[in-house]
Amino acid sequence: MKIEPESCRVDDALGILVGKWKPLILLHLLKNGTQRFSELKRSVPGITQKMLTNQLRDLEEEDIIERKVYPQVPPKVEYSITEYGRSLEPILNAMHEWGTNHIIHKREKMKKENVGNERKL
Amino acid sequence: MKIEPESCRVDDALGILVGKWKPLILLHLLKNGTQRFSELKRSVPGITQKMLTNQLRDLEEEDIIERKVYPQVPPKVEYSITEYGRSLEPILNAMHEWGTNHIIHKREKMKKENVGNERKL
DNA sequence: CTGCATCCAAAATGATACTG
DNA sequence: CAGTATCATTTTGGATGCAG
Repeated sequence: MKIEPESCRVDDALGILVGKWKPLILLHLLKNGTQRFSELKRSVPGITQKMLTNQLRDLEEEDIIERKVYPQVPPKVEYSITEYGRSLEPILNAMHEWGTNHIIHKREKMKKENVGNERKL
Repeated sequence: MKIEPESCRVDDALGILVGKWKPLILLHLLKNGTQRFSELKRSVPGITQKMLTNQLRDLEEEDIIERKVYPQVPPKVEYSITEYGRSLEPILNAMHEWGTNHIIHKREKMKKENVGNERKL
């Protein structure tokens, strides 16, 4: 399927992944399976409760993750990747791979630029 | 290569693509090859000069596109995808495909939910 | 334990005028 | 033609307190 600018759906996919914590949240759920809210919070250092809730809601809205509430006290809520959500895994892997290589690419590029600058001195 | 949360590079790739206009700009350059600033501006309806400049600078910074200035009056500046930048194409295609399917998925989901709601009446 | 509400700061985007 | 500069607006993220 060729992309035409008039009917580009890249942004639709991008929108799902964009958010400071979404990739990490998805990764933890993919790697560790079902997790409670508090487990996720511990798994993603630095995230606030508000942001975790927000990002989980976003992902739930798009049917990427599932939220299961146990009606008990104290509350218990479990999150997991949906079957459909797993279809994102290849893209996440591709981006991780590309990103890993990109870091190398940038380092190489900077090296060359530095050599160039030295020659100018 | 398996992604570990501690060494996730998805955000590095994501950062390149994120920006309201970047996917469209990349698509136009991939599809039409080298383009002048004004051609790009026409190709991306609604974008302002400022945003076009910003996003082009971002992409150039990451070595995804190349900027060639012709020192003449009036000025002429051409943009094109770098060889390295083309390595993003598979990811863009995958996201476009996923996004296209996601739109269908959401429509199906809404249909089901509506049926469910009708039953509740 | 889970999560909502409020208030605030920072970043991204947009409108507009100006320049070589 | 291809920008830059400035200011306004919108969006996103963060801190904190409260509640079932």
